[in-house]
Amino acid sequence: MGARERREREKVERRNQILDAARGILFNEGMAAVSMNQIAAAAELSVGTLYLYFKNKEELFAALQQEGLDLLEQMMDSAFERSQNDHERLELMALAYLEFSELHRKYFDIISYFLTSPEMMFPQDLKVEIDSHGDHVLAIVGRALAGGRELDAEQRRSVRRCSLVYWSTLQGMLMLRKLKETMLVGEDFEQLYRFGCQRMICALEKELRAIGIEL
Amino acid sequence: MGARERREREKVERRNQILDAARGILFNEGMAAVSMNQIAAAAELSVGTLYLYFKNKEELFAALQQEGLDLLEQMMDSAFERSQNDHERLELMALAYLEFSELHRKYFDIISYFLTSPEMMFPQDLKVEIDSHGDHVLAIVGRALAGGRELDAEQRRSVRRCSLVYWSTLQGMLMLRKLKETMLVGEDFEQLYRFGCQRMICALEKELRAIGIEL
Amino acid sequence: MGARERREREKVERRNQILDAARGILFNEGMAAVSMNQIAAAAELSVGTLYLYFKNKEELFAALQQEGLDLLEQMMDSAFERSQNDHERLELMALAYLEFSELHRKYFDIISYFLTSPEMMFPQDLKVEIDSHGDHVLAIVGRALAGGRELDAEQRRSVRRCSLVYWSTLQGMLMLRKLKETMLVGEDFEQLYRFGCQRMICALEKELRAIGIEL
Amino acid sequence: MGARERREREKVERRNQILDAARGILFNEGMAAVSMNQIAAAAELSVGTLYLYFKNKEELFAALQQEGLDLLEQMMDSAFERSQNDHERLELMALAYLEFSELHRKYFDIISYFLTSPEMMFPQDLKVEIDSHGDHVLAIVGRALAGGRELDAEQRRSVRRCSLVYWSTLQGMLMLRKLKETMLVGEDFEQLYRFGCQRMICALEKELRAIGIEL
DNA sequence: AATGAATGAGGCTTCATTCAT
DNA sequence: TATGAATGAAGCCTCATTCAT
Repeated sequence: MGARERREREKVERRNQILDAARGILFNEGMAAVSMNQIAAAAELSVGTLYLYFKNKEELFAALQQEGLDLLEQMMDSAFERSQNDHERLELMALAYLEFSELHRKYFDIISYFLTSPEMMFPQDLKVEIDSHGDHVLAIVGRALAGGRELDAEQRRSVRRCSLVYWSTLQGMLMLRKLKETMLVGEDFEQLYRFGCQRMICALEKELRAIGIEL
Repeated sequence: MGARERREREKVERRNQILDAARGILFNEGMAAVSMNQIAAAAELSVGTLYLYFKNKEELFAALQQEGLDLLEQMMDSAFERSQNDHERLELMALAYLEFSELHRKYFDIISYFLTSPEMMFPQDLKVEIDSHGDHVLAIVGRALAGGRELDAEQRRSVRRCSLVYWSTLQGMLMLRKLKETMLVGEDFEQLYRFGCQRMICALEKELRAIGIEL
Repeated sequence: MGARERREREKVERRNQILDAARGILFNEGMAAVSMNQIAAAAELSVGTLYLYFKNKEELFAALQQEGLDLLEQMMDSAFERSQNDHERLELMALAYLEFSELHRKYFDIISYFLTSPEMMFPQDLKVEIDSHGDHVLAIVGRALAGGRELDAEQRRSVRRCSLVYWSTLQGMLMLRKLKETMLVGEDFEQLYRFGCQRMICALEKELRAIGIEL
Repeated sequence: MGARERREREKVERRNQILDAARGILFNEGMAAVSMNQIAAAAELSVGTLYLYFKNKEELFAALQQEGLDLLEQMMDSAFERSQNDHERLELMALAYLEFSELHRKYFDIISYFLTSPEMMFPQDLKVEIDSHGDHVLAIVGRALAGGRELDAEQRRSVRRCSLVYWSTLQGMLMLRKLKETMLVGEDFEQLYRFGCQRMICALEKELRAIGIEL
């Protein structure tokens, strides 16, 4: 019987309806403006219903962050596919992250926010869930670094570390943009970003070469 | 007459009394717990008094951030002095930042928080004030990169950019620690951090060498 | 099903419960004493609930003013019905306003207050709402002046203007009472009021006669 | 010795300095914005000093109201002098009040405010003081009505009452202006005002004629 | 499954006034 | 006479969450 399926489908729809509303407010009015009541109103649902689909506000936000990470993953994946060689791959990825941070600024903000904000510590289970999405992103970086080669355990560890370093460099530099109008006055941000990425890419290339991965 | 001076001194003390209280709560209970009422209670002052010393909550928080930046500046300065050569200097600085982020975790959190949080946007004048403190930190990095040499305008620009890149790399990697229990499982964070710094140092050294600055 | 209806009814009741409380405080303790917290306490509701029924303090006050205007409307209507002829009608109305200002002094105060107070400016939409109630009152005056006749457009305009003038005269004189103990010492206020009304009635009668309305 | 005189003079100056500041804020930012601290700041004096010159906020405001009444008195006086005959005199006075309410809107607001606001009841002594200023204004109206004649006691009483009625009519009508954008839409306020005044003048003329005062 | 009224603590900020200097 | 730091109650309003329906 289709009733069950329909029920299932409606549930997913409802959930999206809520996320749509939350995203809408978040993007239009900023983080501080997002209250459960507002989301409910925007979603044309009752407050109570929100709590049927999300245990609390945190979970709802976490879902948004996951959306963001998924979006980022897509963009990086596409950058991965578009590129001709390993070196370019890494560069295009950096640019993809830059583009993401510009095009989907709010998503980037959410990601950064949860990465920094000391109190918005998700409960353990949520963190795991979120980080699995983060892992996907990292995995792409790793694939770019590995360049399709078969790796032994040692090499995989190295690649993993390089991925982490690379990603955090990007993240750190993108956060600089907040200072565009003060500490960065007189600098071309994009140029600076590209410069930093390239330096790091070179450094990591050397590193990888040392363990037998030639990009 | 000393009356006037005493008054002045007391005013400074009172201000510190408030900041002490705010810091205390912030460090014990986390960012979300810091409310003006709480601070007043902790400082054993009336709420109104707080507003004699800080125009609003934002300014109070900004003062805390400046404290943090100043503390960081000291630690980096000390690292600067302790080190034997340019290369070591940069490494010790990275370690100083790491140490700062461990020893003065909350201060690090504040700095990161304000660097990321999209809503806690300070009004322009405050930002300028804060960033002047950030500039101090950056200047130390710059001095380490310049290695005491006289620089021409072109070189100064390069050094400035390298400082920015170096600092943001450190910042980005330190923020990784948040993921220690998820994405970083199985990694030794400190080792990873050192690794990343060194890679970036090498890269920047090469860069500087290209413009005639030999570390 | 009655559940929905009951809900609706309860909502109206709750709203009245709040207005009752507000009115009570207003009448017992004066305008300055009416705070949202006080109202909530008096209504035995939580503050938050108040905001479910009134967007803010202004709207709540506006509702009170409307109550007042409605009450006044009733009293004037009744005066209208009680009177034998057009001339008496206008006089009884003036007396009705006087009586209103004595019997429901606080309501009169509210009306006057919002009519004068430069800051308690309601937002446009509220003003319109309020004034529609004021229009009712004015319409009664207009009916009294028209004396049941069919009027052409020109006459209607004239009647409207006379109504406005008449009403504002009454209002102006009633406000005099505030000066009872200073500038009005030695005067019989009611007599003075009646005197003023009559003078104005005569004047307006003549005016209306000139445009073919014979009272 | 002049020291005493100088002291006296300075005292008056200081007082004016305070009133200037208060007036300035009142006019620029509206009634609600005037706080003692603000006044002190604007006057470049300390808060404490304000309380040396005015017992409390009420007294300070009362002084402003008196200023307003004095200003009004001047304007009406000038209207009085300018006019050719008794009838015109009364009309010019009404226009003077209208002009006052437009030119010195804030003063008009203060006057109206204190005339209406139920809580801003001045303590008895202040009221007397204020009303003596009001009496001046009323006296001018009275003089206009009397037309320079010698009056017996009975006539004086009548004139006094007519003055009160006339003034309150003006006041009542001027307050209408608040409704300009709602209940008065489509009306020319000034025309309406003139119309009302003239009607009242005619009515009062007849009244005065009855007691032997021919305007 | 869905509703939505109710909660009430807590948020930030202002203010008239006092009083020790 | 003048100062101005200090008070602290009170102001308005928001919010995540619950629970009876």
